[in-house]
Amino acid sequence: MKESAKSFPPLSPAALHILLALSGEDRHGYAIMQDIARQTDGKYRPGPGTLYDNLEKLLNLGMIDEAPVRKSEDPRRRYYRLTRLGQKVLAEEVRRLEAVMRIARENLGLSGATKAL
Amino acid sequence: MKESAKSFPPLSPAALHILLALSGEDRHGYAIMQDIARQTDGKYRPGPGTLYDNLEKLLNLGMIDEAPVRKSEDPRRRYYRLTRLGQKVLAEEVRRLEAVMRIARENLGLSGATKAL
DNA sequence: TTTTGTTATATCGGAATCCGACTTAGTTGT
DNA sequence: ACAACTAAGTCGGATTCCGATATAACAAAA
Repeated sequence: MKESAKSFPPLSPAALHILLALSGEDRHGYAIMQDIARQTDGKYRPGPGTLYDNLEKLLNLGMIDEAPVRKSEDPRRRYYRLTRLGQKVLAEEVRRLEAVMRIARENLGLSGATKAL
Repeated sequence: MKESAKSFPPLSPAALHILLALSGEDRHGYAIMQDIARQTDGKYRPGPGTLYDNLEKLLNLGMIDEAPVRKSEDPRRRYYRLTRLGQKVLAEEVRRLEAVMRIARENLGLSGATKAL
């Protein structure tokens, strides 16, 4: 396995949002769910099944890591953090999506930020 | 179907790229595959299985439509086009993703090469 | 203290999706 | 006739999605 962060298939919406939630700060599972809902203004609310399937997959791929437990906090919490690989993959995906957004804008004729129906 | 384009779950990468390919002009299946490869610089190459599963799904959801056959062209070709619903959903998804990109940029500290002004 | 509500992790299994190998066949060029 | 490319489509195993459900610690009120 020579996983050099190159040419991963596109991230699924769930994986993208999880990495994104962790790009701000280390978070535990429950907080990730809340953060995704917050980031998408409640439009996307993955359930626990999706969350843990994806956490396991991202752990196996080495994109995230378990972060040390914080004392004086609820001991149930299990924190996750982005690895360097995870940061790289996320950054690449963001760049890729921005190129896609540019094409979409041209084709759809959307402009700046001023379109409200 | 009373789905009014509101609060669809996020589009899968495949569905997003298919809608995007059709947002430029009507295309037949084979051309869609080529266009996705072109748009992503060869980074994403969905196979026929993914393509036709998604075309069927998008047809059922009313996001795309079959376009009339063009005479004087290869008669095997079956063209698809975006419906108004498809345009709306795609435009919404683009806006949603752009909000996500903004957050990602902040969190990752990527230099903003994307200036539309 | 008991109860209620929230936080938090985790599993299960059916449904949906992904995806390449394969099939069939028309078109083009030699 | 042949080969290469174009084009649509099928198939089935693997993967992913995702809500219902389970379990339990914590918080605050009753």
